[in-house]
Amino acid sequence: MTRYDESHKARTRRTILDVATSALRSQGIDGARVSDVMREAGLTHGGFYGHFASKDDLVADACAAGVIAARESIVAVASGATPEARVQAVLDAYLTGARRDAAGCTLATLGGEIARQPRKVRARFTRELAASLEAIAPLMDGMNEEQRVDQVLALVASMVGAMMLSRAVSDRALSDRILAVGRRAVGGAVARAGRRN
Amino acid sequence: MTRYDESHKARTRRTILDVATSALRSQGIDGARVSDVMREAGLTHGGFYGHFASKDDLVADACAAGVIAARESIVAVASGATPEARVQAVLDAYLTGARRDAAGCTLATLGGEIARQPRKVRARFTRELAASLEAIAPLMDGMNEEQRVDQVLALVASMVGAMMLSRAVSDRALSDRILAVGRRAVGGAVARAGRRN
DNA sequence: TGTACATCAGTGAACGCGCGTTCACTGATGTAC
DNA sequence: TGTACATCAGTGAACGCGCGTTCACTGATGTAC
Repeated sequence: MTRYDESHKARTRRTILDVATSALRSQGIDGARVSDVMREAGLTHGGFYGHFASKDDLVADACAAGVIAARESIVAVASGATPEARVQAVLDAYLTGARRDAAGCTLATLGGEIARQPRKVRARFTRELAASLEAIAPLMDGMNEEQRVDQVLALVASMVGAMMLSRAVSDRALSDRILAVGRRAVGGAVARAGRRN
Repeated sequence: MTRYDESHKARTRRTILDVATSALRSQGIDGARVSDVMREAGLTHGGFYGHFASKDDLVADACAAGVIAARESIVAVASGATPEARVQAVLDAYLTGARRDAAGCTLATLGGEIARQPRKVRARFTRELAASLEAIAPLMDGMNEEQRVDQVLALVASMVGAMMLSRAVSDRALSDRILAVGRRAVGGAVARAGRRN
């Protein structure tokens, strides 16, 4: 009954999604074109609608995929460090010139645009962000779950803000300085988020 | 020789710029249309090019105007508080639900998009941001100018990140929580930025 | 004071372009016998 | 094993739409006499 290999279509869809996640980060939601994404995935633009109902649908999936990737990366880095060194390890791994130049991180690149997306996109994004808080919180050193989630929020907000600013600025020295300050300073915010409540 | 009042054209231009600054924040750079801005300014779209060379030109001016407005507002709030209470006063004035809902702050709304703008827009933005650092730094409590600028960078990056995240999220409770954590936690980052260097 | 005039801020129809989306089709795949 | 066939992932020309931009013009303004 099934003609092509069962996983064939799923794999193609995954390829499109991966290309799109990266294209959206570097070109923005309006700047990333369906036809470009399909070409880079080795297909023609007409085939897109066999995999996604609309560009919005793709954007929702790509934002979710971006948040999931970020979460996994943070959990991996934090897990590999001693409890006291975790926050600093995440900061050092994230706030780098290489990541800035590679247009990494969905939150820092698309955060502002997600706020203007249709309800469906924002809801999808929010669900994945909430799941990320739950996944990362156990690695924090706060006394209770509430404090640990607050610590993750402080950490993420500061990292994302520093990364976004360092990208927007066209002066290289200032950009590097923003990242350096972020790596050095954010720990203080995280510590405070985990202290009083 | 001069027909209309000397300041007539300058005032019209200023009106367009003010409308645009606000429209760009709430709709985004691609989402804000020249024709909508002109209509809201009480004019027709054709007249736009008598005031600006292109939409990019408007975007550059609007981003600069947004940063200047933010700087003035921060300086005013900080100046009105005692030295020890300044950072907290800025946080409390900025990270509010009202500001989030009003689509305030050029940095939090357009930061990600500015990173993808033409060199000219980014350079203009960077110049105004650098001027803002200089204007705000004297109000910080670091030992020297370098530390005080670092404190401003830590403060701005964290505020902007928290505001952007709180806007992107569609869950009201989570959004409020992000702002609350920001108001409470960021001071720690600023303190650390002003301590070691 | 009144009239003819030059200026130029603003008008609005028209343009080209590129986007997301549709749809009739093609041709590679695995199945049936 | 070989041949006819049904499926359906992917193709690519075509579409409608809305954007930024242009340009010939209009008409309110202040000036000259």
